[in-house]
Amino acid sequence: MPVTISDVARAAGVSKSTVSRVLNTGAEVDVATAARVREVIAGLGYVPRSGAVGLARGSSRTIGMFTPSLTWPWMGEVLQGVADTVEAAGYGMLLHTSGGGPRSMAHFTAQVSARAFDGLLVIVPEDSLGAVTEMRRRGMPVVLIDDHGHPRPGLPHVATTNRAGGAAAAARLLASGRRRPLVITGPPRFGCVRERLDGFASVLPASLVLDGEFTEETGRRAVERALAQGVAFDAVFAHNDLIAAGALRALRASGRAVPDDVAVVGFDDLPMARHTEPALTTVRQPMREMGRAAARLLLSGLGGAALPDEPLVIPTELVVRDSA
Amino acid sequence: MPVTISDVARAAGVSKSTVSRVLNTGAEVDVATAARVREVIAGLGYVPRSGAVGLARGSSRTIGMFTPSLTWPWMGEVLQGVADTVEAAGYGMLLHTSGGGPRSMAHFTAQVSARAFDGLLVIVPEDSLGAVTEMRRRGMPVVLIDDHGHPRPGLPHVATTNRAGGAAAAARLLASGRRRPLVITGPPRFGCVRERLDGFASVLPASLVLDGEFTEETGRRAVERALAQGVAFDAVFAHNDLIAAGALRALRASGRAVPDDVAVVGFDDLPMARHTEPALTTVRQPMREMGRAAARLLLSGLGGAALPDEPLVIPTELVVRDSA
DNA sequence: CTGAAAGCGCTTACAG
DNA sequence: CTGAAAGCGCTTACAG
Repeated sequence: MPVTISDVARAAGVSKSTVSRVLNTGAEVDVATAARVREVIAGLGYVPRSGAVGLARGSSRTIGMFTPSLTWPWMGEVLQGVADTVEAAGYGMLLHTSGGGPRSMAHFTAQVSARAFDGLLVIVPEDSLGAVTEMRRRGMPVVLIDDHGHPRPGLPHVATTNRAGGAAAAARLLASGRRRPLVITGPPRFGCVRERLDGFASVLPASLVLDGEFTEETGRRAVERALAQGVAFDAVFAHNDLIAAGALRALRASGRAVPDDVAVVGFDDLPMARHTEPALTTVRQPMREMGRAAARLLLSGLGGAALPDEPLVIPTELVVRDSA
Repeated sequence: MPVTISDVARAAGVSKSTVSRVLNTGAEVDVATAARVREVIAGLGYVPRSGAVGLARGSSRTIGMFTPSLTWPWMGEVLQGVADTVEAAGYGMLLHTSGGGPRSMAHFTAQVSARAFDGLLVIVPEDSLGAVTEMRRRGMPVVLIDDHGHPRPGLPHVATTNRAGGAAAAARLLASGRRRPLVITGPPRFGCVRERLDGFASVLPASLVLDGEFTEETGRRAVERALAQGVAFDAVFAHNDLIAAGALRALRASGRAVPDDVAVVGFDDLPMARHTEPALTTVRQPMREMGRAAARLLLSGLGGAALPDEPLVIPTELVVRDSA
């Protein structure tokens, strides 16, 4: 039922080779013949079966995207950046999650072996780095999107400036006269936590550092604890916006005015950062740009370019709103 | 370099047919032979090339997912529901956006014609319904995920209970003694807006209905206007959580206490609903469940089942927090 | 139970 | 400039 290259060839009175040529190379075909073939193609609405093309050419014009979760607040931004870039290049994007546990991981590895895609984009998962390294070793082009600031020797990746971001937050607080910041971080095992901490401390020494998860609850609890302990602080640097939102809530509950009594700076610039009370000043992570850059890098690799050993770094940016 | 079915056949001393049989049907193969073949497969780490299998079988074991945007707040939930279901069935998921304008739309239609996937899941886009209908007419199995409450004759789709959701919001307000609700809606052209309005009015007549976009600004402006006009209201029913967030902000700015002076109910149950001040009571849209149901429906269709004409409806649920 | 052969729908040297 | 043929890596009747 669906029209094939043979139908086109027959209708145009040429061979399949010729149809294929006008479809692909374009050159080395008589102008008049090519025009006729193109007419037939348009008339019949012929589109080559991507599976057949892939088999014949040995590539699928598809990239894989592998992510631990699709529901993280900034994931949509990354995906949009990747999708835009990949689609503009005429590639498809096969999406996978590791969220389903070992079973989904197995399904994914099988797809890799099945060469369902030409290259792979990975949001660094905490646990599957080994599997990813192995895929790369077997010849699958891989680019990581690193949100955790871990060194990835031998794996091309795009990262952001966690250190500079921390420093920018500190500079902002310093400029408004703050001297005793409370810093609330995510899990210390993450490289990004250490980098943000370092950058911050290089500008403004922290009065107190509390760590926890990247959650609102961590922010609320940390502020409550600091308050209960009688720690004096005039600012909060939260390692992400959820923590910042929790901190804001605890501060308001305790009657502190933001930013007058305590200034607050977050990290990420999630959409919700506009809607906190007051609107959150935060260090923007360029997630969409990182997605775009990673996709571009991978596509250039598929095009034959050597993938760089150095991480591609997209800078953070301080977004000033009302909380600091 | 990558191992093929011929390599396996040679190593096991059987024909490709036999290898294929143990891989697929499993039956009609001598137990000992099958065991030997399986050993070789494991030893060589053989995985059939999905492109070749697809070509030979005429199907790709992949579904397409088409969405207007990846950055909508609830999109991650839908995608996660789809991904979980599809992966569990051993299918891949090819993701496309129409966000890139006519160009990305063209790229997508081409993929459809290229039979890059066996079936299609679509988040109803405002403008591309025609294209989708056409794809269906040409034999592509399609299931819509309808967030806008439009009737879709002839297109299988999953929807939610906008009407019942509106009624539940009204019932909640009524139960706490509210009698003069301000209703702030999204664009009236959307079916969901009318349904939510209907459901609400069937329980509690609105004092005033203002429409706008599904944005925080609409919520803020609407409340400010109502206040400026001196309209008396003791409750707000916002047609989504962003509008509700804007309403909360404007109420606070005007010194109204929530819920004491004015109770507020939203719609969606975005993650941010937990973080508003006070935490938002809202009507939950079951986006992940809708994604799951749509995927299941499509997969059963690919399995040969007839796709239902009736929409598959997943109910909303009132989530009670502090704002009402 | 098993193999040889044809076929899926393309691309790409190889001849001419 | 163009066509016949082989090949991409599988599956699946068809014989036996």
